[in-house]
Order: sequence, then structure tokens, then C-alpha cells
Amino acid sequence: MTDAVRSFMDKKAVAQVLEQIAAFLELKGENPFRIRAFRTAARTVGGFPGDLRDGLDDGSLAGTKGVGPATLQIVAEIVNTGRASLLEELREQIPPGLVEMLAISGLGVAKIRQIHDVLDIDSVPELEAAALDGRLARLPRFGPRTSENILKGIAFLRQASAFRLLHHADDEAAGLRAALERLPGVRHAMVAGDVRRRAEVVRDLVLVIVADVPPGELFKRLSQLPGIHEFAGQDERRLTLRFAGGASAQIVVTTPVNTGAVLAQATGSAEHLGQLAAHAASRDLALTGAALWRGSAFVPTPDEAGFYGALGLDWIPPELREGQGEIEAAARHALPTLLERRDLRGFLHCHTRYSDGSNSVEELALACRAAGYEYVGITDHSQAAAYAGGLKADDLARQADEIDEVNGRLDSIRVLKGVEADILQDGRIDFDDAVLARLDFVIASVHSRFNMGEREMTARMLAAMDNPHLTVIGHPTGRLLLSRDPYGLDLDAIIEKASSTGVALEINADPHRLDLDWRVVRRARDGGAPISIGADAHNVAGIANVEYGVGIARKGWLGGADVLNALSLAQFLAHVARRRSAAPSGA
DNA sequence: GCCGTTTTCGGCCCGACTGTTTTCAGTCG
Repeated sequence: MTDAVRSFMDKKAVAQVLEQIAAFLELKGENPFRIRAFRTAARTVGGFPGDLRDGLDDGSLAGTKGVGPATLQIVAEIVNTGRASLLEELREQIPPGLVEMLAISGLGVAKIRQIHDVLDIDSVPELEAAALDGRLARLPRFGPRTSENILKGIAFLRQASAFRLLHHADDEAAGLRAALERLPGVRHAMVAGDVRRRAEVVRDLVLVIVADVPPGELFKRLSQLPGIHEFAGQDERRLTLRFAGGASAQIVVTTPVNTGAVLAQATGSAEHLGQLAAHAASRDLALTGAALWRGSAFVPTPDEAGFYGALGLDWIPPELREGQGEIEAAARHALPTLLERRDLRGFLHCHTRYSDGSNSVEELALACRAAGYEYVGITDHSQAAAYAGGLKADDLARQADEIDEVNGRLDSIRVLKGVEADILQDGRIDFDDAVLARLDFVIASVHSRFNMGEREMTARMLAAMDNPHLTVIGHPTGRLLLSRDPYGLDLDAIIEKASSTGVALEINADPHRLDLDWRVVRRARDGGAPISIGADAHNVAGIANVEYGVGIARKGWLGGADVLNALSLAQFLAHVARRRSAAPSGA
């Protein structure tokens, strides 16, 4: 593992320990503010820019807001010893099964404690049994509905636990790849599978190894990697590794002369590969045993371009390999030129310390400038989002002064005044038009009343889109990957409205959201809706998440011309102005 | 446990929904 990878994973592991401590303390009935302090510290450490050990040594971590003496000491202990004695003590006191229950939707501390005290239950399987046999519903203030919801919650959790979020899979794959490349006999290791296709959630890691030694020999060496719990050979060239933490990865071994065919097969979705096989058959070729054959003659494919070329196809970017018409387009040499990160000139969605972010306007501006952006839109929460420290109009005015001041001082980056305002229940945006008019642009999002039903929710959002100050609908469907389904919404109506009004639909690049879904992105593009990509950064480290949004945009076949924040600053501001002057106010 | 350009002590996130009740506790964002 490279040091960079190690330090990145350490940061995540430390944040996870702090989160775990918070959960245990919660069940213990600790002071809620102490619990929140641990959660804040977890977020801060997870987003700390730079190496944790360096941060400990040079004092910069100690100086970071949200990390105090107690949490700093815990971070130091984990970094130095790999252990956290506080967490170990808590594990002795509280059954870890109760902490698992906290992840079940509808279960909080009070209910879990009641379940534990009255029914003597301390694991999720026991809880499930009690829900099924009716014991749970007989508890005071429970009832059949609650019991049923808990069963649903357990099922959801179980199904979700087969997957992991892309950013986690990304880190694991990078770490594993680096470890594989250090094995003797390995020429290259390449990440394939869902991760390479930039799928929003990942079931299995798949890596392809180009090796100089026979697979059997390589598998023996693989089994000696640290952290491998068990391994099972599938056939003579494929192996599944299971890690101590429960994660698994499929390793496929190939030789240089067949790398193209193997990598393509290890990357494509089932639909893509099915269509590819049919396409091959139509050209008297066959894909068998992860190689390409013309009759009984092996067709060498040293790389993917050669593989697709042998099939009469242009090379297909991995993100498109979903069986959505890409093979036909590749045959006609009509694949789109996909968006690249460097096409984005504006960074449109971030939160500062004014609401629930952890950096200042200037810090975000400097980081965006360093990342090559021409402009950055500051979009803190609005007053209705009290839980996120939403801004009142006068806070917004104060922030505007600060932005003016920062703009006066910094070259080569323009800071725009924006907001991520709540879309209220009736579709109004959470500030008067007079306040919105003073901003450079406006994002509006739904953050409350998710279960109002599809018709009402659609009407709510369409009403918001009539407001001429609105520029972007943030995370349009509200989903949280592996934890919350999208709310009901008539997406065709929203796309049509976006197309007619010029309001952009966001691809929220937070890896917990990736909302819009890429399947909808394609529909939106075809329907003429502008799309913007917003990282929803809550700190400087979150700026890099834009990469995940670019992946989703590419999966939706978007090019630079389809994306609002690929416009230059002047073009972007002209877009906002056009919309403001064209439409009458809906509010 | 953390923070401070009114504070080194005394604050810190609050309003709505759900399912259970028959006036509200617990959960969530």
C-alpha cells in the first residue's frame, strides 16, 4: 500500500472509531453535547486536508475547529498504536449488537434500551425474532406498525450491507491494487468491475492482474497478503478473496496477449457483455473463456482498444458499459465525447462555517482556485434548515460583505454569492424575492416533509421552479444511497419544466447521494434540461468529490456542452440573468 | 467535549412527523 493510500485510509478509520465512540456513548445515555462533540471531531478528522500524523506533529490538527484535547488524544492513540482504549472500554460495557441496531431506521436510543432492558435482546437477529413472534409489538408504546417498520428496517439494512458506497469501494480498490502490484510476478494490477464503471454502489471489487507467473503460483502468494480472511478459487484464473472486515474482492489473472478481452469482461455490466456477445456472433466471432475467437483461432487482444477494435467497435469508456446503446453507437463511431473534470469551470455547491461547513469562505475559495476553478459559488443553508445552522437574511448580508472582501483580495478566482435554500412545503423558496435578487445564483432543495406523496411533491417542486431567481434544484430526488429511498416525484414533469425554464437539475456529487441517478441524467439530457454538478462540499476535502459527480455525468452520456458549470463565469452569470428577466415571479 | 471580536463558564438545534396514545415520546433531518 502506498503511503498516500495508507494515510487516506487511516483518516477514514480514525473517523469511524470516533463515530463508534459517539454511538456507544449515546446508548450509555451520555450528555448529548459530548456525543455531538465526538461526531463533529469524526467529521473534522475525516475531512482533514493532509496527513494525520503530520497534522499531529506540526500542531495543525490541534488547531482545527472541532478537535479538542480529548479527541486529539484519541486520534494520536489510534495513529500511534492502532487502538482506542476508550472504544475498547465501551465495548465491554455495552453490547456491540445494540450499536448495530442504531442503524435500523425507526430505532433510536430510547427504544433500543427498552428492547434491551425488557426483552434482554442484544443482537439484531434476536431483535428480528422478537419482531416476528410478536414480543416486540407488545412492548409499551410499540405496537404492530412499529414492529413491522423495524422488520423492514432490518431487511433494508441487510440488503444494503451487500453493497458499499463508491468512495469506500474506490479506496479499498486502490489499496488492494497497490498491494497486488507489489507481489512478485505481477506486472500490472488494474481496477475493473463496478468501480471502474463508476457505479454509485458496489457489490464486488474486481481487479485484473497481468502476470508473468502461472495463476496457481500467484494465488498462493495472494493468500499471504495481510488481512486476507479466506480465499476460494473459482476456476484456474479467478479467485475470490475475503477480508477480515467481511469485504470481498474478485481477482482475475491474465496474460499480456489477452489483457484486452479479460479487462473488458471484468468491467462490463451483464447487459453490456450480453450485447457484446451477440454483436461478436454477428461478425463470426465468439467470446468464450474470456478470450476472443474466430472459429478455433485465438484473436490476440493486448489492450481494450484492440479488443473493441477487433469487434469493429470504437473503444467504449467504462462508464458507458451498461448496455444502454453504447455498442451500437461505438459501431457507428458515434460515441459522445464525455465530460472531463477539467471541463468544469465553476464549483457551485459548498457550505461554510456560516452554516454546517467547517471552512471559511476564503479557505474554500483558495482550495477551488488551487483545483483550477474559475469561480466558486458559496451556498449555505437557509433559515428553515435550523438543524444545519441555516442563515437568516441578515446572516446572508454579513456573508455577502465577507465575500466582497475576499473577492477584493484574491486573484484568479471569483466567489459568487449563493444559497442552498429550502423548498418549503408549498413550493415557496425560503427567502423573499428581494433577498434572492441580491444573490448571484440560487440553489433550492427539499430538506423536509419527504413523505408528502408524488403528486404533492411534484407540485411543490414545479412551483419552486417558477421562481425566476432559482438557478439549480439541489439533489432533486432526495435519496441517500443504501439508507433512504428517493421521495416520490414525477421526473418527466420536472425534466420538462427544467427544459422550459432553464432551471438546472443538480447531479449532487456527495458519494452518499449521487442524485440525480445516472439513468435519469440521460433522460434529462435528452429532454433538454440543463444539468449542474455540485459537490455539496462541507469542507475543503469535499471539493474533490466532484469527481464522483463527473463519473455520474459520464454515465449519463453528458459532454461539456450539457453542463451548466462548464460555462465560463460570464456565460454562467448571463444564464442566471436571462432567466431572471424572462420569467415572471412565481412567488 | 468544544468553543469564545459580548463569554475560560455556560451555552450548544429545533420543528415536524409517526405511531402510539388520548396528550405525547421518540425519531429524523
